[in-house]
Amino acid sequence: MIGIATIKEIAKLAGVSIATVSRTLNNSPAVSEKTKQKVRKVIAQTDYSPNVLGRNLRLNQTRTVLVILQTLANAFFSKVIRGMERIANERGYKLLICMTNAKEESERNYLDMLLNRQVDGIIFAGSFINETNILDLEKRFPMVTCTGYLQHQTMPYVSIDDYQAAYDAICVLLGKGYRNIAMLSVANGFLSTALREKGYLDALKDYGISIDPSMMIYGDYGFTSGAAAISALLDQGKLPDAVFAISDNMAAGVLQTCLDRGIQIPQELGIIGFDNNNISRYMRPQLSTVGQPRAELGEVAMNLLIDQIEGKDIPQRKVILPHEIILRDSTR
Amino acid sequence: MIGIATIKEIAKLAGVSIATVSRTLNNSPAVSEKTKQKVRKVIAQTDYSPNVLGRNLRLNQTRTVLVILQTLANAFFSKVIRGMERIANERGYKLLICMTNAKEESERNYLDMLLNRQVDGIIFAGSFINETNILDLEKRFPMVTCTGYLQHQTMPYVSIDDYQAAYDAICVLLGKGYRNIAMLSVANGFLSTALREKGYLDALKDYGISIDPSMMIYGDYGFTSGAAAISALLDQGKLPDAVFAISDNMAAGVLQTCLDRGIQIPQELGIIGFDNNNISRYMRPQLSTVGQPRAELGEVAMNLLIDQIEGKDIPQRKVILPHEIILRDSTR
DNA sequence: TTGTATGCGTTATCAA
DNA sequence: TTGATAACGCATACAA
Repeated sequence: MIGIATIKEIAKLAGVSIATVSRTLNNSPAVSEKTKQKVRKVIAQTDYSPNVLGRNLRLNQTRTVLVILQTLANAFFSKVIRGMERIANERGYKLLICMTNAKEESERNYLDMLLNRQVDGIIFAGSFINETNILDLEKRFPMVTCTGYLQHQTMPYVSIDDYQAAYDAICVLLGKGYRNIAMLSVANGFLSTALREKGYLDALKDYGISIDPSMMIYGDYGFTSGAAAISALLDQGKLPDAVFAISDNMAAGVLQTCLDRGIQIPQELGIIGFDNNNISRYMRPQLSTVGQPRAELGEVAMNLLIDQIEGKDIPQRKVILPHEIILRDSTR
Repeated sequence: MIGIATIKEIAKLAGVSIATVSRTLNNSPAVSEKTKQKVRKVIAQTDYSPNVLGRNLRLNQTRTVLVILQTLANAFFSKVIRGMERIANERGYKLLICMTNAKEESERNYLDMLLNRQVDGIIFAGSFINETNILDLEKRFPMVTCTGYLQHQTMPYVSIDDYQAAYDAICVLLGKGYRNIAMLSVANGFLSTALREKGYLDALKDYGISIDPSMMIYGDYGFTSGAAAISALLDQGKLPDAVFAISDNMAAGVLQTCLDRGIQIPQELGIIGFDNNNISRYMRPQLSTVGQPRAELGEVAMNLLIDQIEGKDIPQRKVILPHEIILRDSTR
């Protein structure tokens, strides 16, 4: 009853060979129903559960996939992961999550799980840290990036068109009459960030507005950093008439800071965020934002990964999903 | 260079036995420095990485622990998990996270990783679903609950004193002159919830205030549910002069709904939340709340777990950490 | 339909 | 100091 038996003990108790027990466990048709019953009875009595380590070692697969996150604190990814989980369940895989806290050593550590065949594949949710590690691994193991990717990576990815999303957001602001638009970005070197910055610059340029470099400010995706960045700008006596932030949290920081300083939103300052996180609906006025199809991003990523694991053809290795400009009350 | 070698191939290349390679890998003193160098050179050249499956099978351990979460969407746990991770790293364990979405089947699924010896131990962050499963397992495997627990569980846990925390929060409100205090709870059957409700009731009773059952309202920890619950109450024509919510998200929902309806916070209605999540500082007015030592909760839980795994004595199996009443602007 | 025996990649015991 | 070899728990080719 207590203590975990092995296949050997079950075999002895049931009076059959371990091969027969193994076949029963895998429901092989090559075992008579009678024998199966006998074995199953013993299994039930003894509360036996097969050691997956042994099985994995033998089969060289785990039916487990790992999602690597930089931080759990980003609400954006919780819905993405829900999408991944749905597909993983459907296709018979377990989903494990780990976080690196943006530490390279930690990333390397979890990457090892792939080398060690503790998981069958990995999805990067967001960007990764050490490019060389990954570019080496991606040739040999099933890997997918979801939402962040490198310029020359060969592994499949799924993302929105970050350039176009930013371009569209700025066009909306321009269309509403805002002319002196600041961008609140993150100095992280991610391609997605670079693309959003380029979208911002190109939209202004295409509209014939000259770029003021001091209007490009930086945070770390967080509320506090957004608040600090806009404060610094205002303290310099510079007042843009709109801010495009690449995360809703930063946009919310801008919003509260401006309200605290008595700046009217959206009359004096328009704000548009990114991600359509919950916080964008909690704020007053509610934040306009750029929405991403979060669940679908996760679903596509997981399907790409499992297809790879199972050796299926992946015709479409680079998937771009549509974004959405969501207008609420922080833009006039 | 490409393809993952095995210990056998390394042995052949280095011209030694697999035993020597294994010893080198584990840095055994019983290998001459010269031989070690030779083996290490081959390992470096071939980019070999030991198969952990084989090692785990042999050692019957994984040096990996699993944290079971109901949802990733709860910001509260992200800091708790940071604490866990710190300790896990320190003590040489990998930390994996999974989520059940409150589905029993999914919980069972991940619990199996323990039976299958894919992980050495499990921490429940928050409450679990199927008690009988767990009460059976906790006798045989290293397990710890962090923040949620059952009345008669034998496995170690770490938590704040939910009863006292709620009692204290209500006393603060009473001290500020609020008399008609509603409680916004969750109908989930968790012991932590029951204790918070009892704390609320006892504090009122001890103060000589009679209980109005209609002032006990329910949500699901989320912002929207808090907004809906207070709306329903107000629509009935009932206006409490304070609300004690057992999550900051619900408290924030109450706050915004009341502001939208033109109710003055904190003059007409005081609000106190629970958890000291980021959102409590993002709102205006900022939310008063009950703070928990999140990182420490995670650290203690992880230490309890690893002590168990390593067969160390655990003198203190039930750890209660101090809470903190944080007063901001949503209470007068 | 069942059993025997081998191997998956390690570590550890025992000899040499 | 090193090597041969037996486990660890399982799945499967081959024999019976």
